[in-house]
Amino acid sequence: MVTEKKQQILDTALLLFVEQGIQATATAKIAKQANVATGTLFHHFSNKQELVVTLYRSIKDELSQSISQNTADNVGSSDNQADALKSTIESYWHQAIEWAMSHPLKWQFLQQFANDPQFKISQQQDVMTSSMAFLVEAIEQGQQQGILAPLPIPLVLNYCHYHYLAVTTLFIEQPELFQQPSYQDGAFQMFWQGLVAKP
Amino acid sequence: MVTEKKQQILDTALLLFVEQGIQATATAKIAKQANVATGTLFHHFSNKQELVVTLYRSIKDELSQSISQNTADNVGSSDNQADALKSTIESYWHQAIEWAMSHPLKWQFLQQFANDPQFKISQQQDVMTSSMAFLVEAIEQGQQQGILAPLPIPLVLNYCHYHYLAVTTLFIEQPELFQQPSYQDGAFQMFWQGLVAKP
Amino acid sequence: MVTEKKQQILDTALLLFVEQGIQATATAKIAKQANVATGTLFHHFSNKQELVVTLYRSIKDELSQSISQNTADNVGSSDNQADALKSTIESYWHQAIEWAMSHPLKWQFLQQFANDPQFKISQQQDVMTSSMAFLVEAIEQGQQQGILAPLPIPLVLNYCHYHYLAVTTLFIEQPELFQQPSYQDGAFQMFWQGLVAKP
Amino acid sequence: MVTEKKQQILDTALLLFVEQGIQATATAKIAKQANVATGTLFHHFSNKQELVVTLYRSIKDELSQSISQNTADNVGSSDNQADALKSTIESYWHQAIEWAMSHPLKWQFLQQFANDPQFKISQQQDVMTSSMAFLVEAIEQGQQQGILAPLPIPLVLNYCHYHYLAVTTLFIEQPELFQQPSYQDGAFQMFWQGLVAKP
DNA sequence: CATGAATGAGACTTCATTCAT
DNA sequence: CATGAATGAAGTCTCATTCAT
Repeated sequence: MVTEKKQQILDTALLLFVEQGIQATATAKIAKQANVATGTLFHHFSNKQELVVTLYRSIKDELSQSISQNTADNVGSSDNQADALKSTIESYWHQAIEWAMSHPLKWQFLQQFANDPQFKISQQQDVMTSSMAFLVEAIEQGQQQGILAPLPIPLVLNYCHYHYLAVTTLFIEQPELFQQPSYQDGAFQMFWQGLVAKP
Repeated sequence: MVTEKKQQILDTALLLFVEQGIQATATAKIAKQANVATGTLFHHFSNKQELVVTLYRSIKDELSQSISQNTADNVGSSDNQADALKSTIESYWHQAIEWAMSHPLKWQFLQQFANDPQFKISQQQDVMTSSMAFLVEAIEQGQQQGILAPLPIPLVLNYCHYHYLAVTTLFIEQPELFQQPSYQDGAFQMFWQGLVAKP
Repeated sequence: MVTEKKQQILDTALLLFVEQGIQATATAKIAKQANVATGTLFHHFSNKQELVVTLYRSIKDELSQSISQNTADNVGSSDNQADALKSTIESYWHQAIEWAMSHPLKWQFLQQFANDPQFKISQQQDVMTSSMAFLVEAIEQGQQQGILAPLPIPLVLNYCHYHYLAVTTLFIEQPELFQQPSYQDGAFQMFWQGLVAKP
Repeated sequence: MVTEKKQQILDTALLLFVEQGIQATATAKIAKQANVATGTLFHHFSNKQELVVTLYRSIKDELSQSISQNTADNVGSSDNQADALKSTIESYWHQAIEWAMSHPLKWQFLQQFANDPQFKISQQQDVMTSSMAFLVEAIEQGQQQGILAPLPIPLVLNYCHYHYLAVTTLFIEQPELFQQPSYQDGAFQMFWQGLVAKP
């Protein structure tokens, strides 16, 4: 459905936005580097803003799909309730990190978009939180079962979101750390320890 | 040492940058709202960039000083080593949150600056990490004593940084939560649980 | 190939540059007087400097062509070697003076450009010298035949260049002198006497 | 009479004007490099223009004096009228060249001033011509005696002026040529040949 | 669908000059 | 005499967007 040229524009925009920032990237430059005329860009997107938002939406959707799809089956069902929950959440966790590491440009764009004052939406409505309804369920369930600490949900979600940011940022900046088990496992361990109820 | 007008410019810049974003704020607007001629701004700062960086540095320094000064005495010395460390770190923690809550504009500017691609410096060299040498010491000591989990320092610092961001972002967006003990205490509890060694 | 508007800009620029000087002419004024938007000027020339240099090159080329074309046939072939050389050089000479007198604006711009410190290139690489390869040949030949004084070529070229400037400057400032044979002939006579070998 | 600071300003202005051009040199830069406050410059010169013109006048006077003083005695008085005139003019000639070579900065500034459209005065009123009343006398006398070609005085003066420019420009650009007798002597020979009456 | 010349508001920056100290 | 912070008009250049082809 999407024209070839339109896709070229989106791809180039992603690249340049991440390299130079959204505001600092001129539409003319995007068009030029995409081997397309200036007018063509505005033929497909009535605004620069529309281009940005379209790009954002497509990436956000891709991320949501990627996570929900790939974790559907993995949901572990151990004998122990606690272990089952932990493996479920760990599955989500790894899936999310995996996506970030295999799409670093898209991940960075998501970050930039979330922080751009022109598009600034409350962090509460951001991708990471909004597209993780399933996570909310898992957490609420865990709290009721006494496995997770009985803290306010917004606080916990916030914790999840930023912990995710912390880890992906670190790994994308220094990909070599991503390979070391001490980092991967340690990251989840810290995350999980923060969530669980004290004995 | 700093002229009155220069300070007016810095104050106004802080306000406008946070309201509209750094790039989106015209130097002419800053000058006008600071009741100063355009030329005056460039008399004190040769660049818009220099203005931004100067503002950043001054705020960063203020934050560093605020934390290191106010926590010097508070360092608890309980009988129990673990409790002593916990109270030390909690003291830093509260001090940092406190500063953010009483200087929300400055805190937001720090965030914007850190995320602006034009000024993007590796997150590793950012305020939160660079100005917290004392925190590194406390953590290393805690790990040697077996109180904290023996995880790589960069990972732990990253965890601290983002956890701090998580909490302050939440509290600044919704200040009413800052008043509720369940949030304040819960936030530190999650943070601390993530750090400590498993029994 | 050159758009209509682009040519309007070049024409207007030539006029204003000569009237007010290159530096003193604002790009906005050029655009306005050329009935073109500011942006249009920068659409065709990425810089003010590029506009200036483009104008320079086009005029320089025009001059070179004008001289080399129109003198090709005229080359006299008298019985006497000396007379032949003199008539050849006189042909160049008149052609060059003629061009200056019929394109006074362009000629003045060439002068301004050569003297503008911002564009200052060594006089040795200037139009008058660089585009007159044929003149060099004629002079070298004349020296070998003993018709012209055996002086260093760079010195002789310099002499030619400035003598040309002297005459055109005088004639353009006071065009009525250009009509008087005593001036036209006298000018060439002085020039020629300076070149020839003493008996 | 002239304050030390005032002289510093003039000296620095000369240097910067020649390096970067008159228009392109900001008054603030002159003041700074002269170790003087911005205001001080305008304390001594009400205008930038006045500074420029003052500098011009002082240099022009210096040149006039230098030539008229040093040639007073040299005026040769040979038996032969023609030889006497030649040696007189040659004396002026060498004196003028000498001055240019020993004050290249001042000489270049004179050139720049003469060519700056903002100060543009007809070339006829320029230093080289105006300050050489004695030269006019010598030439008129030479023509009456039949030694020099009977050409219009304005044309001859123009010839002198530009020939002088030709030689000094060449020598200042390539000072090594100034040392070679073939250049120095040749230059005067061409000049003189252009002036004399054909036998 | 695609093109790219054209637009003009507005951004950043420079600079001669003033004036209170 | 000397200072340098302050001024604001003016200059160069950018850029999202339009429109005739």
